[in-house]
Amino acid sequence: MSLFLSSYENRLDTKGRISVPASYRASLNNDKFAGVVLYRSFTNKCIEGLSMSRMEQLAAATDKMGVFDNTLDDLSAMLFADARPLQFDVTGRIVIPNDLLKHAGITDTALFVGRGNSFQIWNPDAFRAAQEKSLENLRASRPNLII
Amino acid sequence: MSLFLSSYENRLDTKGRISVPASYRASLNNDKFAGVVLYRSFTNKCIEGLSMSRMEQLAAATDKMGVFDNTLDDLSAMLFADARPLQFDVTGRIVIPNDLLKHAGITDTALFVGRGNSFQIWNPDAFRAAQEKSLENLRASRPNLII
DNA sequence: TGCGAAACCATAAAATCCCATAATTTGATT
DNA sequence: AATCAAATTATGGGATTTTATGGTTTCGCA
Repeated sequence: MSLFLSSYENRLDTKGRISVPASYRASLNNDKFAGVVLYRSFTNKCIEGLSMSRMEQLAAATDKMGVFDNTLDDLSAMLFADARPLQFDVTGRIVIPNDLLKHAGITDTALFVGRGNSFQIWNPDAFRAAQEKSLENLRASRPNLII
Repeated sequence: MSLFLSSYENRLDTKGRISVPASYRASLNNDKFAGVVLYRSFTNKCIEGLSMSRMEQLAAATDKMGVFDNTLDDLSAMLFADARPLQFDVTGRIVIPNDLLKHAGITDTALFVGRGNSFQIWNPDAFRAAQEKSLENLRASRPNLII
């Protein structure tokens, strides 16, 4: 599986469609399902994105663990219930469900942010603000690390 | 797609028919049996749903284990006795048996909840309450994991 | 012949397909 | 390094198909 790297700012059209960055699509196109899996981030005002094959890995893992580990079961249950599988159209676009857009505060422009094995979708301004804040936190807690 | 993901709220009509979400039907339509297998959840006030092929997989697994594990044997026996195979009509609807509806407290609206390799059917309000509760449990047991 | 179940038909809203075009990247050649 | 051609990518909008839902008719059978 290749990685999700770099950031891309794309626009939503009047129908709510948005192009998934071409370089991401390479990581997302497996033979079974050409598309993404999105869900509300539990921790940030953004959308999390995964490949379907990663989702299947999770299902296989919880299948084995679930019987013994209730916490994991609850957690994965929540994830599956929340996960939105979205197939690409011919040109590589998806329609992000309204509640996800609302949660992330996205209206007409969205920022795809690579995170290695996953990615996030942000309101561009919100992302920059969050970035700034986490930089501050870093400076506060580890003054020698940065600058 | 082979996984049951996301959640869908559908209505029962006057005859008790309800559409199984289209994305679930893809996972349920194998050549042998176009439909679902439902049974009362042992742990929650909801209905559990599986594909017929998953049911067969389960049968194969308990076949091997049953001889050595009485609890598992009892459990699977109960499951098979309780299980209801329900075929789709042309438009992808089923009629959920009354005792199952009663057990889940479903009257006019039902929530299909993806669970990866299976799914559940809930009274929408009951589900939200249960979800809130399991979120509390998660927070209590793993405060760093979520929020 | 009467009743419940199943098959059949209809429709509005939503999702998807299809084609077109603008913008961007790649790469090829000088 | 510069320029232009070719391929890829992002975006736009109309046409078509699915989907969820409702109603009507037919069938099996007691």
